[in-house]
Amino acid sequence: MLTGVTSPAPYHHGDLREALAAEAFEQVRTKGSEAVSLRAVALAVGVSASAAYHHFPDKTALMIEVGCRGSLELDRRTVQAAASVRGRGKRAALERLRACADAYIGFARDEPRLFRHTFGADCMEPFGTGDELTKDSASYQTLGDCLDDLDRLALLRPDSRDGLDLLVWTSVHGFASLLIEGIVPPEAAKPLLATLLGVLLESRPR
Amino acid sequence: MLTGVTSPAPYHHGDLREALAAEAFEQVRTKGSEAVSLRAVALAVGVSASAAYHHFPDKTALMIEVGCRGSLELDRRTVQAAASVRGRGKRAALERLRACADAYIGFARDEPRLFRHTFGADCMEPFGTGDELTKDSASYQTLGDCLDDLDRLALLRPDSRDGLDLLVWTSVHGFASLLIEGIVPPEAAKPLLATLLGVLLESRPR
DNA sequence: ACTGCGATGTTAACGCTGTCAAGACCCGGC
DNA sequence: GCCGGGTCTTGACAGCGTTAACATCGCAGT
Repeated sequence: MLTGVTSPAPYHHGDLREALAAEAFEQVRTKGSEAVSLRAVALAVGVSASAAYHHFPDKTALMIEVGCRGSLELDRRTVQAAASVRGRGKRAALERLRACADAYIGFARDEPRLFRHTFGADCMEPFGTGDELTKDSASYQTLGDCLDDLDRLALLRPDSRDGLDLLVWTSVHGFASLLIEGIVPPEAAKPLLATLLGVLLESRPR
Repeated sequence: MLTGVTSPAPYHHGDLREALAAEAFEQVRTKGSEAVSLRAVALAVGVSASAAYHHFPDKTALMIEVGCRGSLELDRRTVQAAASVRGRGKRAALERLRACADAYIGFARDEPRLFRHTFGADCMEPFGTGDELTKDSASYQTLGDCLDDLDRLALLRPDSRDGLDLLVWTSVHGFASLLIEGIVPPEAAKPLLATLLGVLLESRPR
């Protein structure tokens, strides 16, 4: 038993703030944000409910922290998906955009409760009108890069580049939103992306 | 005082179920679904909390009823917006689609809390995988009609009709969703619709 | 090295919530 | 005329977020 060496347990708890956030994240991911109570999170971490108030002003702040982590996870997935498609050719550019959108939708499919919470009321309202969040998010940046590549390769319809970022994003995000509520089936993702690409490109893909 | 004549007050309350649903609808619309309590709704109607359980199995059922009414209101707005644009010409067909989308987004802008609740977790999960709701909704039907008109008038790119319903819907719904969370600004609606139409049509509009 | 202080944790309590069981009320049908 | 069933009330329960008062721990300053 060398726990004394490996884990010095430096403080009362170590890093309670992190532990609470991680546990809350996990509970939101598995049970949905509505079903998560501050007391249950604190209990799971092995601490009394009111201890949380030394690290978060209220429950909403804890949930916002969870939302931020969800947002980061979404960014991570989309950026990695885009980066995983190598090459500078037309084929690669097309595939990169598709992979990007797939990752976004895949996140919603795999973690619907987390996705719902991440884009839910509590998480977003605090940030003013929010243009910052929009343009600053790595997902949005990556999407823009993909479209720039397509444009550079003259795959897009001429002079149609403006506004495509928003169009693609809303479409993908809208599909993801409808997907997690069961309003559209998961199988509809592929045709949707096909239609989207078909409509963006100068000539039919493939 | 001829209240005895004008309002027979046929029952204990009259129609408590309707009164509860209407009050809940109003409270969700103004305060957001998270801030609505069954007790407060019952109290506002002038009845004890447990009286509600004779008309709804639980709070969720009441909230689902509110969601259905929100859905109907959205349908009403889009259908009416489409119907208000008369004419069979190309211009009218274009304007009809735009009015349709505008109404959808306008609903989200005017009643964000109601919109959020209507497409929220509690309201939609009960309906299985939900293809029924999709195709049966008047909004979706109207959107399809608009696109059919555009296709009939040969305004769309050739052989591109397939899947456009879903594309337009996801795009408009996605924009509305991002709008109510403050992630995109309301002014972005017009450019978004311009981009969308530009990408759908064979030649540039106007 | 001791002390005091602030950060971190505890328990206890408040008012609120959704929900249920038991009883009171009141109308329509025998 | 009465009685049965649908309607509503009161009362209670456990659980929630949040606060106040108190305990504990370890670092900073002398």
